[in-house]
Amino acid sequence: MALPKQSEDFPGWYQEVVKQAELAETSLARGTMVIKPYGFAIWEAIQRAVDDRIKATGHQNLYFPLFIPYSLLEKEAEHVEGFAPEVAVVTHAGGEKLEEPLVVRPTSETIIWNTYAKWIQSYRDLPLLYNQWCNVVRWELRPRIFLRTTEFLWQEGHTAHETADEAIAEARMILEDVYADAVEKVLAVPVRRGRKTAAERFAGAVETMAIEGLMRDRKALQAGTSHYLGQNFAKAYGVQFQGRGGDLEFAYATSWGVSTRLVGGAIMTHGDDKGLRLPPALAPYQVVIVPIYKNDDEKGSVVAKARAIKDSLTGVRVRIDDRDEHRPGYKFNEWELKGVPLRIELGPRDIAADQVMIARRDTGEKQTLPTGEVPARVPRLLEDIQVSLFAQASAFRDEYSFDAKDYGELAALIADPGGFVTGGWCGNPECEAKVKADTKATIRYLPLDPEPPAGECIVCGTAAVERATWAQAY
RNA sequence: CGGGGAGUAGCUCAGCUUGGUUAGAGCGCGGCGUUUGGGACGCCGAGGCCGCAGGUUCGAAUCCUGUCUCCCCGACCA
Repeated sequence: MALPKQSEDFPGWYQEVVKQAELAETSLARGTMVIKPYGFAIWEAIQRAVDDRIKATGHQNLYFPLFIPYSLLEKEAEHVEGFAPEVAVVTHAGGEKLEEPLVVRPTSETIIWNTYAKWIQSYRDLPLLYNQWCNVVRWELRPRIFLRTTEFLWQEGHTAHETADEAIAEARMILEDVYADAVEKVLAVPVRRGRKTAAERFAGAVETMAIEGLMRDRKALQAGTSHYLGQNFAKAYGVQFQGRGGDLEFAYATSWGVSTRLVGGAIMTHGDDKGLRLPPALAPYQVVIVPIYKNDDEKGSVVAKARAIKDSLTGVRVRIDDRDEHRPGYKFNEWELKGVPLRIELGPRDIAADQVMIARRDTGEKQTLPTGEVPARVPRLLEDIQVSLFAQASAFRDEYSFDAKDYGELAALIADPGGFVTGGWCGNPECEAKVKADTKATIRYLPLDPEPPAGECIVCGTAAVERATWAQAY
């Protein structure tokens, strides 16, 4: 029942809060999870936020199949190499061995670009701006519920363009206007936007960009990725079009995705020792009303009043907890565990005084409020909480973002207290690998826009080509 | 695939060393009653192939052999 303290056992806290708040549980096959209604409602809010923005930026949804012939995967060399180890393959079906094994999609570039070859003939067919919501499977060796599961839910956008510039602009627009915007505004999770190094790049991409959040255990979480794929997939799958000048050209590609991992990101960004703290925009219930009564007569009048208050809150997601089997104190703790932003306590004393007791989950503050002011004040309080959670998370992230002067300081900061540590980097993968070997930290991001050369590489002391930011990551 | 640990009630575990009544506790679950402004209490009750398969023995949750599964730590990852 009791939650481990974050400061003493963060992984234990995470695992327990997911279980006790009834977000999800692990299922029979290793690495798989059952997402329960309360957790799925959070995912649906994320989906809505992301889907609205995908549509608003001119994309359409469609659906590609779960199964992909194995031979198709093999056509893009880097891509196979990257994904082959974690791919699940169907070899038998219908009681027989299949002539050609089928891959369960780990991502859909291969089947999609194979199909785009049929859809793209002319520059007039471009751009193709498509997205799908689906499940994918990657055979993970170390699963962590929501953060790294064998099967997970996500969206994957796949666009085809006439020029490289257009594709690069698309990938960046998705990162900033769709992902960063949705994650910061709805999940209230502040993120750093950046480019990935070659070592961290998506298999088959020319450039990978990502948003990175900092969790309360000071480890980074990659919260979304957007890739510029160049002509790699067009060449592998023969996607050519006749250009404006009449020449045959290969199309330029992007792909981008966010997944159920974001649920874990929201939990680990805002949660405290009492449980979840959900930003109102994400919360399945924004307000819970706990009626307090001593007998059936009181219950009747208190619940009736609770319903009237609920009805007065149009556009607000309100839940009345009139369960008889638990007393109010139990319900307070349970809804705090589940992260409901606002709690209204309503008893005979309040009704007599024509007021309610209202408690904020983010700060723990409790105050009385005249009943008449509830419809006006509650939406404002919800906005406050949304802003406050983002501000708290931003302040935390900034408090644990450092500039390191030298390698010793970099290693020391990563070890304690942890967080984002920035320093010059020469661009050499060997220096990157050394940091990882010494500290377990990886380069989480490089600046989106090239910055002027910044002194020396913090690892080897030669001239730096850019500023890199390291952290231990999920 | 290496190193470590664990399989007994829905959950967390005790019992095993030294075999021997009807296999236990807490929580949870069901019924009844009293309660209800920060995790209530009493009484009654349901619930077990002791991971699985062999073996030793008059007798196995307990000893032996095999096997399967899960968890934690290292190499890959949204």
